[in-house]
Amino acid sequence: MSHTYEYPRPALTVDCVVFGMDEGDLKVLLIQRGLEPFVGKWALPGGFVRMEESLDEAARRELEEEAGIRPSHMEQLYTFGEPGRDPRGRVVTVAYFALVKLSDHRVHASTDAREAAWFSVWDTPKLAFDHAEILGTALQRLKGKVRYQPIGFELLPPKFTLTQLQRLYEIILERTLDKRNFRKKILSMDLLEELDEVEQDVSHRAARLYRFDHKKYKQLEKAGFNFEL
Amino acid sequence: MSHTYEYPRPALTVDCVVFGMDEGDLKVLLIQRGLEPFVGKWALPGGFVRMEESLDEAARRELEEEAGIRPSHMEQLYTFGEPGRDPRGRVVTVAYFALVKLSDHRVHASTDAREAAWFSVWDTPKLAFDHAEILGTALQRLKGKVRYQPIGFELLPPKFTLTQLQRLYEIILERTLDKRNFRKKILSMDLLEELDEVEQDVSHRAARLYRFDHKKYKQLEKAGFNFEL
DNA sequence: TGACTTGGTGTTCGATGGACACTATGTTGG
DNA sequence: CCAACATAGTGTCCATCGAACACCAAGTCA
Repeated sequence: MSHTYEYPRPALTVDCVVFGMDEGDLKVLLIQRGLEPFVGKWALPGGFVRMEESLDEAARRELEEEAGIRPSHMEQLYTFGEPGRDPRGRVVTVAYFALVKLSDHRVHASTDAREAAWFSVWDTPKLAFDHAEILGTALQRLKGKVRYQPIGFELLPPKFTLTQLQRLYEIILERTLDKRNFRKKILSMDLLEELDEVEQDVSHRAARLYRFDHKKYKQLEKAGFNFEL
Repeated sequence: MSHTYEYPRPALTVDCVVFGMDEGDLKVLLIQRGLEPFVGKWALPGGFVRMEESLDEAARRELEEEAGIRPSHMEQLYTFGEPGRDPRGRVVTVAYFALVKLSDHRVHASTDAREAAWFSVWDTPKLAFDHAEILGTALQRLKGKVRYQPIGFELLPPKFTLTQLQRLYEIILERTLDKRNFRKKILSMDLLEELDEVEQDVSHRAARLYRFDHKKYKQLEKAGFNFEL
């Protein structure tokens, strides 16, 4: 069955930039393409938007289908619609930005027929379409947003050490932070729950574990509090 | 002539939220619809994206066509694609956010057949489609961005007084600012050129005029300077 | 010329951000 | 068991910034 319109229409897709943090490395999820164009090339996961689903739903569905992933944070990033960006014709893509806890997703490397894999964001293969530009935009967004919203926690396991948290910020912001100042600041916000547990299986003094208190954050946010680091 | 595709496609439009500042009131440009659906209702200017133009181009074209306006600042805002947002069927719209100097655009009220007019953003008529939501998103964006990027100047005439500038910020941020602190801060950035001119036609002491120095801002920006108010 | 209207100007104080170094605790290997 | 190692954890000082705050100056108008 085919569909006919009075005027030509661009095709509409979603593409997702999914970030994960892997022990000192910021990773992005890529899919090896199984179809033309760019067969065999790596690309962002994504696909066509269906008529009955919202854009957000489309993005979630594609991630689930192509990589078995359900991100803990997802937001719309930007819409890319340059006429020449897809060799098949006019394709406009709504890009999404997502964060996952890699601890939840290490297993599923390739659920679908296509290969899915995590790459260091600083060292990706050449990407299909304009996906390198989309990735760049997503990195900018991550860098800009991580300081004003507590989204960094979505990249860590539920229980984490302050050093892990600091490393995360250092990696994303691409600069070193002072340990004492960092701890002072983050603890003074009163958003971290100090647990009665410490790291396991480390060959040195174990660090205390903390948990991010989502509830408390929502409360403080309503009261006009602004996260800032 | 008609166009046929194997799979159904949403229609793609752009819609523009254009802000202007009118002596103590923040205005938004609206168009009275001449066609179904929502004939006679007010809506954001916008229309269908053509196959050979980029999204940005489409937004600029529609503004030019429907209101004879060429904004001094324009950026993509957000893409709205809920399946039910347009009664004609699936229509996805890429919303844009634009600022104009009303001093340049007071004349053209209705270039096209349709009526175009400026409304106070705090007191608009009921809008067609989900345009009220889009306007709300644009207002949030304006509020958030005006503090970190010198876009407020795009709403003022090229020469302005410090009081005008302060009023602008007060209106957008919806709070009063301290005169001395405001002036200290903005002047210390060294982005305003103090002119040898004063206001005309006021029935009290005339205020000095200033001009925003775009060149200097670009330089400072490259050097790592961050505008913040 | 006096009343009115808006323009224009500095200081103080508390809070915040950045620089900076040492002791504590647990592990490992000889 | 103890010495070496690795990372955890902690406080002070100073410069800067933001917030609060009030009066004189200049021009207009009746």
